[in-house]
Amino acid sequence: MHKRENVSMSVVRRLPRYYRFLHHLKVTGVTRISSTELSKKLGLTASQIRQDLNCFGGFGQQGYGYMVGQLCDEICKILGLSSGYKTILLGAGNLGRAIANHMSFQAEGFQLIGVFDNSPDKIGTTIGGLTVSDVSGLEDFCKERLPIMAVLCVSRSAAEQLAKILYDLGIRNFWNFSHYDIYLKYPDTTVENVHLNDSLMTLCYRISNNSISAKKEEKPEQQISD
Amino acid sequence: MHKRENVSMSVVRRLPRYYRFLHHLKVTGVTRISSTELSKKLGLTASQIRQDLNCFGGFGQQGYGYMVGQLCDEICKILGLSSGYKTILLGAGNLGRAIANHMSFQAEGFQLIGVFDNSPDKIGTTIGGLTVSDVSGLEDFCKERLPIMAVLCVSRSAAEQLAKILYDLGIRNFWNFSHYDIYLKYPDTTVENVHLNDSLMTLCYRISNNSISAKKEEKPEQQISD
DNA sequence: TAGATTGTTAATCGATTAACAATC
DNA sequence: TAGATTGTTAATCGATTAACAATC
Repeated sequence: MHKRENVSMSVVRRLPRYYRFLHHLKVTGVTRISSTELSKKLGLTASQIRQDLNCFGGFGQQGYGYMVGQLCDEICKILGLSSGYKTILLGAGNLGRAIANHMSFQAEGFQLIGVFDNSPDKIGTTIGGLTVSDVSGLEDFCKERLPIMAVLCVSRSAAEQLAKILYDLGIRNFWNFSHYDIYLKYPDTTVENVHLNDSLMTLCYRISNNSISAKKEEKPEQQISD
Repeated sequence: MHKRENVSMSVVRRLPRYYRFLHHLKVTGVTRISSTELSKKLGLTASQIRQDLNCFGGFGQQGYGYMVGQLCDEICKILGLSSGYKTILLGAGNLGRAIANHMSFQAEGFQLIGVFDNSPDKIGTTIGGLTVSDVSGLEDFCKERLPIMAVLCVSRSAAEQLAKILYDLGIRNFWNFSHYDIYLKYPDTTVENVHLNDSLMTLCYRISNNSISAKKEEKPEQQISD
């Protein structure tokens, strides 16, 4: 694992797909794969795959290809999937519940250690194996447990308030499902936004303007389950 | 509204943000805005905004800027947000519930007309104002009501089975939250994938490799609530 | 009119693809 | 060895940014 500098987000966003696909192959018992085979299954070019992987190191062998297990492990390391970053989730609505379950059964580098809400309906219920706490206990909790990441499954206005509190408590990483733009206010944070509305509106555009051009622009976003 | 050919996905994916932001301005009572002002608020260049908008028409006035209300309406039309495409949702788990509520209060071009699940726990419950039906009634329902879009909030294997059924029933548009790759099998479909796992793994990478380069690559993805 | 800001063309930048020497 | 496939450099393509004439 050499280089690792100036890796563009275009490359980084393809890594999870590589990982997932390789993991699937590994489980299936495939031990070896060439960039060409991989490219066909992923709908990318072999060239791109080799370029991408070589941002991180030379994991293949000329004339042979890549060892599936080894490459999968390398990407796992690159992504930092065994980091177990301590994480809290704010907002125990349907989305929060879905995310909490999702995160608990997908060991993807994070460890959910607390869930908070301000609604009496939700406080005390269990989600993702954790009891929902009153948001009034957030500060003490953070000072004691020192989470480094927060998932925001709350409204825009709640997100705005919470971002300030969490930032002041030292949290710099956010998985943000709200419309509030954390990054604008706090440029030294790492924010991954999930904008469901945008995705849906984009789909609406694509359906409404169902021209060949619109369709062919979109790369097939292939996925393999893990 | 002229041109509308060869509009790249890069442009299309920015439209929802423009729309949301302009809508917010409109509500706030702002009537006029220049590309420069807009660019500052969105973290884009003025040039890019003008380029993007001019894919669809010349909506501005030299020396003046853009009329917020008019531009907002135009983008609304471009996106097709009043289409009310008849939509069904498959999978009434937490994610399905969250999505159903989301879609019902966001009039974003779709009209949810049915929700299906195969679990006796869920059948008969209400989500997003609709009663969850047994998936055994899916075929009859589709033949009668003719939905054109399906939201898949189910597991990979269920998605694989359902995609076939839905495709055979004539559905060609999917909002896909599963890992199953519909587009690979059915290339004449329009699929918008939401890959929560990928998003989370990308965040894990960014935290693990928290270099300046990794951070600056990512454009601030600013959002404004609507 | 003068100032401002668009629409659009040209220049730059970055990402993808092609090609091929290195080498297993 | 011969065949295959990588790692990497060069060429191409597309998207973003800069510049400026048009014009409100």
